[in-house]
Amino acid sequence: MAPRKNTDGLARDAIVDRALALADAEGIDAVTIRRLGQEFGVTAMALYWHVKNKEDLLDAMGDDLWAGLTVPPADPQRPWHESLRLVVAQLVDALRRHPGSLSLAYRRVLVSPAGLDVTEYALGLLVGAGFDLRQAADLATSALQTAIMLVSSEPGAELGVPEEDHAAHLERKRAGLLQLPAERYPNVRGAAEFMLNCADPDGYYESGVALYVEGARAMLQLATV
Amino acid sequence: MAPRKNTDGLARDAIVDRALALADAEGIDAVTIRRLGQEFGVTAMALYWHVKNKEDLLDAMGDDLWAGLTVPPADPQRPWHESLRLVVAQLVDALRRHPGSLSLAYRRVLVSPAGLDVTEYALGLLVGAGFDLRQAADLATSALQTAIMLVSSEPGAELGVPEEDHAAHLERKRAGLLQLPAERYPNVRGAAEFMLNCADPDGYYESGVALYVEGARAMLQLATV
DNA sequence: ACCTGAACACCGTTCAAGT
DNA sequence: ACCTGAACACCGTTCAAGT
Repeated sequence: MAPRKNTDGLARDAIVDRALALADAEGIDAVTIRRLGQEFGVTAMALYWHVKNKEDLLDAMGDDLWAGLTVPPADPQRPWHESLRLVVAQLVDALRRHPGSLSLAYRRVLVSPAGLDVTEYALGLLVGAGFDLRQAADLATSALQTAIMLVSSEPGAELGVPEEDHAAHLERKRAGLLQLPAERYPNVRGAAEFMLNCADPDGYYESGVALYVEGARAMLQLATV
Repeated sequence: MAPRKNTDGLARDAIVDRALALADAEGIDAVTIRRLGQEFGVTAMALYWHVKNKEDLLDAMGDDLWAGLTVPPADPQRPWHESLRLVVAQLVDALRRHPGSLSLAYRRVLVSPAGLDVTEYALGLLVGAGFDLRQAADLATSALQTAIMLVSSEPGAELGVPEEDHAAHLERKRAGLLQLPAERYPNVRGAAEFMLNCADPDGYYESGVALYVEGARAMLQLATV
């Protein structure tokens, strides 16, 4: 509810947008009140007119992240696990758009309007499938965390490391793995390339989401038997 | 490999221990070179003799976290999914001991000796079960991330929020949820208590781990059919 | 309504200097 | 070998003052 009438000067939305872009480009630590002021050609203190403090800015960034999510329309024809798969996939897509701000997503789920909408949708889905409310709550939380974890641990992502050091950082890790004794770490050595580099991101996300959904289906079997 | 001969003065291990304790008590942001010096009754610069820089300190904290993990001895009698369940449960236990340093765990898995050992063990398990190396790599990563996510999103945990503000913070969130319109958010309102407070942590972790393991079993079915 | 200057209490880090 | 003092370039934030 901060004022944002000034159209040619600073604007809250513009600040939040820039902060998100900055986080994606250089990591969340690069998002600094002073740095943002610099980017807008203005003193750091100017930002405090549009933003209560840094925490308020980070919250707003988290809310914007959630706002990018479109909940698929409910369709009673679709099996529940298929709908569940769709929401989690949507979630993944929304998060992939702002990898630098992933850490802000979790604490705003139950606060931001868009976050509440997805949560309500997911809970409804799970309760409709036969879970009780506590199980549904746990599973909905897991759905969100699954999406966050998939994006933040996409092989080769190395979030937080500035773009430029990226290649060198990976190379160092690769070198470390390849000099491990082959007798003791045969599997780590064999799987090294898969853990360091994601050749097929879409496939990676697809099977990550499937792992969750199939787990949920199995849990329903166990719960209702 | 930093020197640590001085037994009565500072010591690298003592610094890392203190840093971990500090992170658990007041959050990772409270871990500061200057603050640590203060705790040891020494100037901030003194720490630089025992620690290369802050990144080095954080890495060491991450390694200590992994060192707390004991890999269960391989037992060919046990079904693979049971062994998998045990490792992930061990992982969860290790992480729960240092909730403040969770964020450091991921980047040290493939570097710290203990992290490499678990990874090798998990990969061996999965390959033995019938997954190919790429699937095993993805699943092992997911196992780790599942453990991290379960701990970091234990309802009511509110990591990063200082101990004292904890209750107030939760109360504020609860109030926010309960004033939502009941027609539009029936499930969120109904599940609010479950999402804000973990009445049964052991049950929570058990079913969280089960969700992952059952997912993995289902994936094996899909892969080998 | 919107922005600046000066100031304060914090960071991490370097480097010469002490013992 | 181990620690300190002084200094530098950064933070977030407040508050009086400008337009």
